[in-house]
Amino acid sequence: MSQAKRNDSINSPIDQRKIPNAVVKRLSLYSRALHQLESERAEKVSSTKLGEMLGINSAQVRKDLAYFGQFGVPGFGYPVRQLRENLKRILGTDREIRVALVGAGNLGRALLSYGGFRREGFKIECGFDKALQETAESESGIPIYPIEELERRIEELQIDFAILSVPNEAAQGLTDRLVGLGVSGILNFVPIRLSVPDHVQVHNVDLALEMESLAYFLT
Amino acid sequence: MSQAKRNDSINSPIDQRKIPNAVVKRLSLYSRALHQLESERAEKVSSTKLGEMLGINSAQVRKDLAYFGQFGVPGFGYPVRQLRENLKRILGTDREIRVALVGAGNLGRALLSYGGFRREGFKIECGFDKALQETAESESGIPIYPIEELERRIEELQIDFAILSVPNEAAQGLTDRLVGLGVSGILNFVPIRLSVPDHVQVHNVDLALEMESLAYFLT
DNA sequence: TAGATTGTTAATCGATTAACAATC
DNA sequence: TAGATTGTTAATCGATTAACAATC
Repeated sequence: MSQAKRNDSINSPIDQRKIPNAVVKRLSLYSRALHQLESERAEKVSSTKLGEMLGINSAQVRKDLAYFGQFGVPGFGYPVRQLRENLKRILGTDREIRVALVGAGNLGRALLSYGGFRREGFKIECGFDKALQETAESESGIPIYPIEELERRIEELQIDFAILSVPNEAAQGLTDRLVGLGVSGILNFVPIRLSVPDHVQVHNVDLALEMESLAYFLT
Repeated sequence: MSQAKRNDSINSPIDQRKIPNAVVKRLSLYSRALHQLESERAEKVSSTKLGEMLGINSAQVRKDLAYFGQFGVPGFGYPVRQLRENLKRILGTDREIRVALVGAGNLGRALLSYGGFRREGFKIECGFDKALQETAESESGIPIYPIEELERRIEELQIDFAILSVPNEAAQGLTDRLVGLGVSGILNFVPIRLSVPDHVQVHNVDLALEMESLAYFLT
């Protein structure tokens, strides 16, 4: 499942602590805040400032970062640019990550054109859809292939991750195919639990669930 | 919240236990699993079975449900239909909830047509977009109004919730307007922290963050 | 009654926060 | 040196799980 064995260059050799998933998510938040600070020409930032920007306790900021090394300078804070570089490397987003989208329905096609992924270094190479007889194209010019070409294209394009937005019934079967092709991460928009081998990560985005649990607090 | 009180205790505000957000999210999961069981004509389900369907410990299932009352029968399990009805009522989704979407860009327009919300009893009444001079329409026939009509339409349609998918810079300002109009829940797709009064709930859906934290586990 | 399963308490596990010596 | 802020330990808080008497 979630393992912490990462680049030895970052952790000290002995340090094989398991990093909680919550920490990893915050890493990504820090990276984004740092990006903003960079654009504001800030050279340093304290854990207090960074925490305030994100609504996170400063002790937690320090602790999270300390999992991965000593990035800060006592009495000074953290060097903005350097810290962000480190975080990107730790997260593995210091290089382009190739993504395929499976299921180009309404939501799928929107995700193909969604700018937020690209901004963080993800490149959506192509989409797949069952309904297609021949190759189509998204609004933003990304090719959408018939699902029959899944195997061929995924290998050809060396896809790392998949975004899954297909009907419930099709989700597990397609997941199995994707996993078989070496896809190691799945951003899953289908509201069912996917079975995957331990080395594959699935993050679920359950829009209806978010909405419904919001309703609980309606006055 | 008002649903949190137990029947054996004196009705005082102090008595109301605070329900953890994690519990509320699971309630929604239970509701969906129950829906599936109903369609399979199951009349009862045990905490063990329900837990297995969702990857949740059975003790947790029982504890979550017990927050809200005694729904189960020892030696038997939980009556499917009845439990689901109770959960929908507790969640507040036993009636139609009216939603407006603010920001009909790529993602926004897809959410307008996304079936998952409707399935849980949410009705997206309309969308708003800044770029429009006059009323347009989504693929699925939902009207999209120029942002100038926000005040008028939200009040007219008695909107409960908003889905926010606008550029970062516009998010806080529009949030303030929505809150001023009595919107009490926001499903926020904008990757910034929104300030809202205590009585307003915000759930953040951060797609880029989900993707980036996925990358951490790439082998 | 025998078997099953709840509701609940107690034990465990994990995550957050406070505090502070070490450091620049 | 004086002031600021880190990294880290200890304390707290909260959430999950195990266990079991009560109940059908």
